[in-house]
Amino acid sequence: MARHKEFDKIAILEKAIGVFWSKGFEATTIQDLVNATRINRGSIYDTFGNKARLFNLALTHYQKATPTQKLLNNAKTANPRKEIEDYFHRILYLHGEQGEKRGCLITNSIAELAYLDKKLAAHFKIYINNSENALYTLVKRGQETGDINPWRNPRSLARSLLASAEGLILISKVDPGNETLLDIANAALSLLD
Amino acid sequence: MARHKEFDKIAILEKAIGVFWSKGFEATTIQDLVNATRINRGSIYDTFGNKARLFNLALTHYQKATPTQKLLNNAKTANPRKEIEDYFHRILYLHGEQGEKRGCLITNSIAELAYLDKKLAAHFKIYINNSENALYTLVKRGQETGDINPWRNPRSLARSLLASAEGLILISKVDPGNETLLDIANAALSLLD
DNA sequence: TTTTTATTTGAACAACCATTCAAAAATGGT
DNA sequence: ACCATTTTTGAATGGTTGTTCAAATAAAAA
Repeated sequence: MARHKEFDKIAILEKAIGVFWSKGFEATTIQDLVNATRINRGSIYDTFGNKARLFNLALTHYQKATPTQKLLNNAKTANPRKEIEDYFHRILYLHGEQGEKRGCLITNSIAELAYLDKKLAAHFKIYINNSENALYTLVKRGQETGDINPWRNPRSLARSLLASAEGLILISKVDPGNETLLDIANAALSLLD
Repeated sequence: MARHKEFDKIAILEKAIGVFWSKGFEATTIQDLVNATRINRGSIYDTFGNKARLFNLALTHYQKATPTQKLLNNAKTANPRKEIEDYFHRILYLHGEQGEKRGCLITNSIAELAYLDKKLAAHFKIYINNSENALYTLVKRGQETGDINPWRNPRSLARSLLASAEGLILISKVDPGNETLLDIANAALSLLD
């Protein structure tokens, strides 16, 4: 055997995520990644392949810690109404005044890359479909228990909840007040009544 | 006096808009703009300054022909409920299956640039505020005539309508079916009842 | 027709881009 | 201590980036 890596792949990946998140894919240079990760250019290429592959890995890793991922994990078991409310509250916490002004890496990337990169577009489509389906499962379950208005079409409701969440995240980037974001979340949640 | 320009500034600007719209600001190169406009690099710089200035002019010109601009123009005079419905129908027409899959240049640019460019961020904030205010004016007027549910807070309602529109445009980039976009629009409009 | 002024042109610029690679350094097993 | 193997390193690659500029061109005014 021989030498092993001096750095933690995941820790480096998370620093790379920070750069892509702030600057987007195109505006991020390898030099930016070198500066942020404090490892050599060669090591980046040796470990992650190239910029596009590193970005893919960053996206996939980022995804694991999003409010959406929690939604996917809990869709079949959690209290439906509370889980949807928590979903919006987590988004509000992340993108409100005290939180990030960088938006969401995935939302940003859809806007930047979905039209240009077919492979990424397919990835994003799955992400959006999964999100919609998790919300659908929750809505459906909530309608069965009577916690959610049973007269609304559950598929339509899931779709509009997701759109509100995405719109909220986008609008959070222009740094409106917290009340604005809260209004959006509350209006979306009012569809459950 | 002397020679006058051989090309139409506006026509060139509209070709530039097409490139920025498809590729985003960072991914667009001057060469892309040369190819699309068919005028010389030097002429681009002579006429529009530089890439950033051209992008600003493109954004401003693009804005004049958006569903949002029509909203601003008609907010004080049009039938309130119909105007809001038309706003969503125009968005559906532009971003539905038969329309663009590039999203909206402004929405794309907010996602790409709002966090990095403070000047642009200020521009986007005004754009979002104006949109919200136009919707607010319409909601308020609709509530007075009884066409729109008077029990909802008009400011909150305006904000959530705008968020739904932005979310719809973002989601349109992953190319969902038309029913998905229609569901989102209808759910937003159901808040008027 | 000649002069004057603006536009058009294509080449050139330095800086920066993503990526590669051979040499140096470091470590685990023998 | 030595060897095998991998990581680390820093320099170098060729291509592309945004931008500039002087010369050539064209047209309105004299």
